Amino acid sequence: MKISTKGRYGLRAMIDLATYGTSDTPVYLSDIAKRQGISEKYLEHIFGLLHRAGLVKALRGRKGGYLLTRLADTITLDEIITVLEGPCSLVDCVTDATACPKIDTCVTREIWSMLGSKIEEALKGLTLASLAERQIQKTQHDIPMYYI
Amino acid sequence: MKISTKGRYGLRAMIDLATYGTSDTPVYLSDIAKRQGISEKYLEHIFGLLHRAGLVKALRGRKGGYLLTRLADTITLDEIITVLEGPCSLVDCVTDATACPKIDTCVTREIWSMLGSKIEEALKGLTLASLAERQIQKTQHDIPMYYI
DNA sequence: ACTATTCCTATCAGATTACTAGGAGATAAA
DNA sequence: TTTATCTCCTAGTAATCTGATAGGAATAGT
Repeated sequence: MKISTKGRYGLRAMIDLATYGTSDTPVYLSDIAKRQGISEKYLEHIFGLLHRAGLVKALRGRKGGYLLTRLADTITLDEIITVLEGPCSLVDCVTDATACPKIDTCVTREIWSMLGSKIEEALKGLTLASLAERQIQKTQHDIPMYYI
Repeated sequence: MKISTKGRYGLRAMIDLATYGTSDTPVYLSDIAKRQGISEKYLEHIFGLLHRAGLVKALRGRKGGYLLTRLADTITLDEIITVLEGPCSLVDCVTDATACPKIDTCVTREIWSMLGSKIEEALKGLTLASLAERQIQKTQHDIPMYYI
């Protein structure tokens, strides 16, 4: 039950984009990669996912780059993580009723379902803007989590 | 972010053990495997983990089998899942401070840490006994016709 | 002794992960 | 128009993880 690099790198890249990009000036993928210490080629692949999911806009050619399609305070972490890690269902039978024949009598399915909902709910309550803001504050002074 | 078969099978096996075993009569691994529709050989491996973690006792030889080391209402799901899936930390840097140099300024780490704690908290609030109980109630509503 | 059980190690095919390589297409600046 | 940067796309690949399977040793009741 681990988050892969796709999810970890992707989230950091999105925060980077929210921090360094504006609504009209795109950010180079190479700059994000450098700042975040991620392989450029690999990050390219991750941005492919984010792009196809409609979370970022891409401008090709010279002076191109990426920018957010929406304002950072309307993008939740749930959207980002779902794109990069798949739906928050911890087991397939929660989203796919045909995955197991014992669906209506299985008590573990209820547990996984409940747990998945909790994660989803927590992620829906966090916006990209709040993280970017906190990241800026954090690099200045170290503020405890509960001030978010 | 998925639970593997080790976690899924293992939890179901523990519920089975809590349901069919008593404090002195062990349950055959083969019976659990049959009831739960799991490969016997694979389940053997899973019980190895549970055994080494001290969650189940093993009786070798004829009339042997497995039983819980403690009462089912003192065993939380958190213990079981931790043994089978590893600690609930979604990323390594939460438990291992040397995993990343940006630890004290990284805002995503706080998110993963918070999320992991939520999962852990939820799993700690559920006992094996409560699940076994619920499983029994759930199957009673679904008794085949020929038993009436 | 015989049989039924747990226990242990080793093996293995297939899937996934985390990249890397190379080039095609787009666009602004020269 | 050419060139220098950019994104975009497909393919490949080594390492690791998953989900088993195989065979036999240890143990204990009959």
